[in-house]
Amino acid sequence: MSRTRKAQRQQGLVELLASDPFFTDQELAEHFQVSIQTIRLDRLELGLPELRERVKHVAEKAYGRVKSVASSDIIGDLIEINLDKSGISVLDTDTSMGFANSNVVRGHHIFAQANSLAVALVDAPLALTGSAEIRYLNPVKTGERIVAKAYVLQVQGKKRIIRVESFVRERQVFQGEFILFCRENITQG
Amino acid sequence: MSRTRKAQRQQGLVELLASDPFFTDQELAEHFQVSIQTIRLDRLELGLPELRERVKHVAEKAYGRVKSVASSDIIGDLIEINLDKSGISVLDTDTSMGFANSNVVRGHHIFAQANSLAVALVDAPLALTGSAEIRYLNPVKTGERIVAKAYVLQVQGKKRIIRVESFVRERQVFQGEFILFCRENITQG
DNA sequence: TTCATCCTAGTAGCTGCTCTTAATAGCTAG
DNA sequence: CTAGCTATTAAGAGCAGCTACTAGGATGAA
Repeated sequence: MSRTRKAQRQQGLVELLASDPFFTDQELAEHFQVSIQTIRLDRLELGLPELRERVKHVAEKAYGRVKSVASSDIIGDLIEINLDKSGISVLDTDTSMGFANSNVVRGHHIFAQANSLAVALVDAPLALTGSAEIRYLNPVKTGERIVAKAYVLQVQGKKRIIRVESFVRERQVFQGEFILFCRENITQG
Repeated sequence: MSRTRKAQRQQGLVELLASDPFFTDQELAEHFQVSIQTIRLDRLELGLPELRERVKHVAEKAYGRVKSVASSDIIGDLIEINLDKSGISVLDTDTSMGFANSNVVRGHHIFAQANSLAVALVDAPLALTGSAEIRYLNPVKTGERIVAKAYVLQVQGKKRIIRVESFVRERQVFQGEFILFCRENITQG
């Protein structure tokens, strides 16, 4: 009974905030007939940000502040690079990279960091991604710092196979294997 | 002289906040090289609301317009959606999405469009990408319009398998298979 | 000199949180 | 029956970004 109640309330909470982000914890507590603490626990479990963050996110979107995906060549900061061997980049996430109604970072930002690190690793004027197999292992919350490590596994002429693993502290959040091609035999970057 | 300074500052303040409402008093004080108190007096005299109120107003305005679909979470424009079935989105690329030294669109933009379309397809308040297998089939040049088509292949409880194919005119440029999870069993979005 | 204006400073209090620790009730498996 | 678990509530410290108020120093004009 009680686990049903909790699950129902949490689902209701997600839907309610998705439909209207302007509720305070106080109002939510009254709506669901529980204490403020319970609402805060729920938000914590569900990764739902506080009122001010939700409002800010809506406003930032309206203002076009949200980065769809940054336009610089490298997403994140390159802190180490060994051309055709290995490299590390760091990406500090922020609320603009999360979903509107939760503080979980959207996957394509994590992908973008990994992909651009892989591309940067290749010792060629132009490298393009041919294909990739990726896996998201753990959610990343906005504000967390993602460290991506990349290793070149194989070099075959114009083709490179690169493995990227991304971490938040000790927790692995992403892994991917990218197949890149250099120069003219373009597929995509 | 000093009345000029004050008048100038206040005019600058109004203009600055009109162009970007996201400054704190602290930041404004630094910008105008005065104390926080002066900024607060200025805001008081000019009837300018505090940061949180400004942000809230922007959010409330924006909220009236968008609402129905959380479509601004989508990279590209959603032009058709059939929840849990299929959807189409369009992304107009521009030079900011290309590599610095070539007019080829960077892969993560294409991925972002496909990924966010897949997420939007799922009929749940929160869906996250678990893994994906993707392939870049042809390069996209900056300025080209990418049309992404997505189909839900499988629904298994909280799991969805979604196929996305992206085209520039008749030319297919991308394909991907995404495995998404709804709500709690979070991996990544 | 005196006075008003401008600016700075400090304090108290507010809202809506976060983070931490702890206590309580109810259920469940050994 | 008891130990351990989950769900809930509570209490306290602290924070950001304010409002509102009081007070004092600096500057320029009369």
